[in-house]
Amino acid sequence: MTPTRKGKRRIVTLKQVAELAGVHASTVSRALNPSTRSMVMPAVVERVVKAANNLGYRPDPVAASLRTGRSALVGILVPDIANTVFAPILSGASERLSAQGYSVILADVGNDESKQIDLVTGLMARRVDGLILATVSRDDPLVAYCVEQDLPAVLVNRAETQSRLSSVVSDDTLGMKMAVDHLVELGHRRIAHLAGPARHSTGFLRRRGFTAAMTANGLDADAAPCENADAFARGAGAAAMRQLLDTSPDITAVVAANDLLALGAYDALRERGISCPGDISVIGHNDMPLVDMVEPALTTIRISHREMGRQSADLLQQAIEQHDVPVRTIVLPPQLVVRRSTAAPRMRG
Amino acid sequence: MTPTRKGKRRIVTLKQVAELAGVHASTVSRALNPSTRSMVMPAVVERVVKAANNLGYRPDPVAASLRTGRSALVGILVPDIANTVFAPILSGASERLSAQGYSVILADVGNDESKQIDLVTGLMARRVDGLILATVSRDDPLVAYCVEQDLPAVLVNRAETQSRLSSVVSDDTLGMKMAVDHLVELGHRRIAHLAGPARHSTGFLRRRGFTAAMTANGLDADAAPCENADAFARGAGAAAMRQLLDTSPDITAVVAANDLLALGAYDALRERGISCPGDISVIGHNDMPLVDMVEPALTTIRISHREMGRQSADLLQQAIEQHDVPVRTIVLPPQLVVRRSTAAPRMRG
DNA sequence: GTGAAAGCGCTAACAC
DNA sequence: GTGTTAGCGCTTTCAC
Repeated sequence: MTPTRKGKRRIVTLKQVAELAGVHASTVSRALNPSTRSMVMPAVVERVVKAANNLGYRPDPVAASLRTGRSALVGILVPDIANTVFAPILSGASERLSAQGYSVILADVGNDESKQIDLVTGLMARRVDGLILATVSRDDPLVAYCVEQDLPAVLVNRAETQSRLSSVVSDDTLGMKMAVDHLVELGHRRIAHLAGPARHSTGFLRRRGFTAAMTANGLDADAAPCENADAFARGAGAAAMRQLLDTSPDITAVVAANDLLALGAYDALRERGISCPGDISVIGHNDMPLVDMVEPALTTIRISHREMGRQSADLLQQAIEQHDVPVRTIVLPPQLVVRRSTAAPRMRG
Repeated sequence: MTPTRKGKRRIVTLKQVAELAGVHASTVSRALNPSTRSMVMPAVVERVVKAANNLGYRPDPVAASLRTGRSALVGILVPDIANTVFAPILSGASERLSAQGYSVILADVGNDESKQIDLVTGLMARRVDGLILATVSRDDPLVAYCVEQDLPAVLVNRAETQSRLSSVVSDDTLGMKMAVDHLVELGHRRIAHLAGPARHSTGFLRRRGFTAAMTANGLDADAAPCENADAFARGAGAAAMRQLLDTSPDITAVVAANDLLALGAYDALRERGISCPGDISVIGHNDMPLVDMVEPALTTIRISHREMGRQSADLLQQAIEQHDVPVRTIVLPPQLVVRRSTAAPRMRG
C-alpha cells in the first residue's frame, strides 16, 4: 500500500503541519508559499511556520509539480561535457540556476543529434521549466521544436541563423578581427585560416569574421588560404593544417577557429619540423585551460565561458518567469591574449 | 483549473488510451510497463500499444513518481565541474546512466561542504533513486547521512576511511609505486613528494603510497622531503614547490599527487630558472587532457576517469535495483605514461 | 482570510 | 486477466 521503499524515511505532509497548527492544509500551503503568503494573517503564518519547523516539514516537489505543471528543473544540453569549453559554461549556468532555486538536469547529447528531440520530449515529460542549449547547429530543428512546444529555451555559445530564441555568444567577428589585426601589426601578410565546421555558428561566423578582418586590413581575403576542419578537435586540426601546408607552403601565420584546432596545428608543424612562431605564427580562440602551458604558449582570443553560462541562466529565468520576453542576443566581448605563438614573420630571401 | 501553462501542449493520459483501446486505465498501465506486461493478454497488450502510439501517449514520470516514490533520477555531486578531472567522470557516468534509463541531476557543490547535506535533502525530496558522490572527504558526514537515510549511493574517485558505501577508485598505492620505481630506475635517490590535501583519499593515499614505494626501493622514506599543497590546484602546487626548493634544494625529482600540482611545480621551477628534467624531474598523476602538450610534456600516471564514471554508474544501478548488495570497492589499475619531464639525474660534483 | 473539495496522472492492492 | 478503488501530497478554484 505505502509506496515508500524504505521504512526509515518518514515523510511529513502538509496535513500533519495543518493539524499541529490547527488550520486547514490549504492554509498551510498558502502560508508556506511566498507568493500566496499575503493571503494569510501574519499570526497564522507564524504559527504555521513554527509547526512546519517543529515537524521538519519539507514540501514535496513531485506532488507540487504534478499539480502545477512546473518543476523548478532546468535541462541543459551539451554536446560533450568532457570538452573543456562546455564545462565552464555548465559551471556558470548551474551556479546561477541553483541560486535561483532551480536544479539542473544534465543531458550529454554526444553526436546523436537525431536523438536530441526525443531527449527534449523526455525532459518535457519531466516538466522541466526550461532548457539551456549548448548543442545547436546554425539551423537546428530543435529550435523550431522548442518554439512550437512553447518551451522556454535559450542558446549558449552557439547561435542559430534565425534568431528565434535568445542566446549568449561571444563576438566572433570582433574576435577574429583582433586576431588578424594582431598578426598584421606583427607584419604578416600571408595569413591562413583553419576553419571549424560551418554547421556551427562558431565555425561559420569566425570564418566570415576572418574574411572581413582580412579585407579591412587591405588584404585579399579571397586569396587567403583556408582549410576546413571537420570537427573542433585536435586531430581534425592537425589534418587540416597538413593540407594547408601542402597547398600553401608560403603562409607565415594561421588563425585557427579554436584552441583545439590550433593545438592540432602545432602537431602538424612539429611533424614537419616547422617552427612556431619562427616559421609560422599560430593564434587560437577560446583560451581554454592550460594553453598557457603548451610550447609555445598559445596566443589566443579569450572568451569567458563561465560568464556565458551565467548570463544564459539569467536569460532563461526571465523567459520562464515572464510570459512574453522578447528574444535577446547577448554578445560578450572577447579579449586578445598575446603569448609566445605569434611573432613577426621571418624575413624571406 | 487546468494547471498546464500553455495551451499548445496537449497531454495524453492513460485514461484516454484506455478508452481508445476499450480497456481500463489500470490495464493500460500494466500493458505499458515491461515488468507487469506479462499480466495482460498479448492481444490486449497489442491493442493498447497501438492505441498509445496512435495517440502519441507519453507516460507522465511525475505522476508515476508521486505514486511509486521512484523517479528514474540520479543525483551526481561534484566538487567542481570545471575541473578537468571531474568532467570525464561525469561524462562516463551519465553515458551509462542514460543507457539504463536514468536522468542525471547535476549538483556542483563548490566548496560549500556544509551545504552538501541540505543539497542531498533537496534531492531526496525530488525522490532521486540514488547518488553518485565525487565530493567526499575521507571522513565525510554525508556518507553517514546517506547510509542513515537508506539512500543508495556510491563514491567515485575518492573513497572514505570506513567503507560504508561502494566506491570506484584508482589504485593510488600502485600508481605511486609506478612513479617512484620509474624515477629510481632513472637513477634518482633524492625524491620529494608534492602532496595533496590529506582530507581527500587521493591526497592521503598517494602520500602513503609514496612512502611505501620509497621504502620498497630501499630509500629512507622518513627523510624524503614532502610538502603539502592545500588544494589540488596549480597555484597551490607552485607554492608548495617553492617551499620544497627552499627547504630541500638538493632534490633531483619530485612526485606530485596530481597533474595540476605538477604544473604548479613547473611554474615554480621556471621562476627560479631551474630546468626540468635537466635539474629536477617531475611526475604527475591523472594524465589530464593537454599535459602531453605542455613543455616539457608531462610524465604522469594515467587514470581512466571516464571508466571510473561508468563503473560507478553500474554499481549504483545495482545498489538501486537490488536491495542488499554488499559494499564493493572497485580499484582500477593506473598506467605509467613516460614523456619528457623525467630523465636521469644530472651528475653532481 | 480560511475551509472544503476536487483533482493533477499514475500504480497497486483488492476483488471478481 | 481485468476492472474497481483508493490514494501519492500538493495547489487552487469555489464558497462563506
